[in-house]
Amino acid sequence: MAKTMVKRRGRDPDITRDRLLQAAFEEIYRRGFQAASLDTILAKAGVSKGALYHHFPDKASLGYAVVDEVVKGLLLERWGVLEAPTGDPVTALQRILHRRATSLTTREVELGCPLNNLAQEMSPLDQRFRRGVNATYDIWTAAVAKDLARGQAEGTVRKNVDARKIAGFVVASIEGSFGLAKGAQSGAMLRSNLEVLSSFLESLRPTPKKGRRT
Amino acid sequence: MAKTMVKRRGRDPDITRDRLLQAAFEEIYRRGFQAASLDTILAKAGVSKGALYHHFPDKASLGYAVVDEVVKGLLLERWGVLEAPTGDPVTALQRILHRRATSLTTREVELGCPLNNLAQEMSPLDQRFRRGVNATYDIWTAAVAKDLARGQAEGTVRKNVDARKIAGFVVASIEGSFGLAKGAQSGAMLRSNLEVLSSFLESLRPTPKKGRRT
DNA sequence: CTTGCTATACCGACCGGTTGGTATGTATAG
DNA sequence: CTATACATACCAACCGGTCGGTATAGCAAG
Repeated sequence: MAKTMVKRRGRDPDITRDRLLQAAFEEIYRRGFQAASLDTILAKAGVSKGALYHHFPDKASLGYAVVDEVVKGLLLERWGVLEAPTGDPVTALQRILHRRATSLTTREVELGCPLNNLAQEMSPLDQRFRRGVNATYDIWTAAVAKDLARGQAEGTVRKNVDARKIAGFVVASIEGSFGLAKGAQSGAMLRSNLEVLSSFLESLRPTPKKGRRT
Repeated sequence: MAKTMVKRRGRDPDITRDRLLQAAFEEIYRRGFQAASLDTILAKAGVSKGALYHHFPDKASLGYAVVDEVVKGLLLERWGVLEAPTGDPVTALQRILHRRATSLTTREVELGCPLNNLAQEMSPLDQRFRRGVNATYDIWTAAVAKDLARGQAEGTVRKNVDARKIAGFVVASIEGSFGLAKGAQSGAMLRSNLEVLSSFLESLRPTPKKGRRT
């Protein structure tokens, strides 16, 4: 109520902050965090330096905010972490993979996964970046693991595998696939890898024993 | 013959070049290419700026040389690409994975794969970097694919899979695993993922049919 | 409704430091 | 004597960050 007033003229701190975050995300996604220029971000956002340093104490903090408030949501949404789990997890995961594989943009293939980019660049250099990035990976992995464990309880996933280990591997394979495809600038390679991952998931289904009933 | 003379005093362009490449590799490995400082590299190498710009036309060319002459060899050696293929490929690959998993250093876990780092950072920004990095990935992938194909011909690998696609996925999974482990700063996570990959490879062995002979 | 005060939001010139790169000079090998 | 292999001083451009100042919103008093 208080913030959603009709005012659009002049100043609005929330909008300014949003513009900064969005512009920073774009620039960081393209050049990496360290190489991202504040002046470029400012120009893209149409915001002054004073405004930036009013909202954020320094460049690093702007980066943390981008991770927490932009990248995190983007990733969780794109990989269906926010959706309610339905049906058997193998099929569900395969559908997500297929959905991603068929909705790839050129930009996405060439620039890769924003979270992975930041993870690779900043993890060894800045603890807060590392923690922020990793927290998101944990949420993703945990969601997959939980889904697989549910499948094990419901009998749609083999029980002789470690759900958390599989989940970690799935996430690693996805990120690795994006990374390689980015280097090769090849959407076809990315799709191929996601297909192989999909067939790997298939192997997680329980093998129908001789005279058993489901 | 000509180069391995007894002289070590004063100048020796080959040694100077080597010191530059080595120092540049270290700095780039730690901070990334863009953030790598020439002055730091110079100090670490104990070489003057004039010497650097005598051997390389600019910073980018130094980077290309690091990829071609340092990183490439390191990677191919570490992943057994230079070794002659022996026995069945699945076992051979598993042995390499195990060897890598048990010889991980803290530094390697925290800084990740040098080639992958450069691939992620530079691919969208510099075509020559991209090509150089990718050429190495191609060699690696092709070697794995060839090995798997040989296994298919010899009957140690299932024939209903695409050797090249599998090879690409293997490489992507490995690099992804290193990337995630780097973010998590966890050697255990890396080992876990390599184990899962190993079990995936196991599934590539031919399933013994009823009354068949080998 | 007007006035006056204050906290917030924002502006843009400027700063010291670092960057990759260059120009000039010199020592050495052949 | 010449070409190679350095060394050093220097430069403009750019970096993140600061700082003094200003415009505006919100509120309280009259």
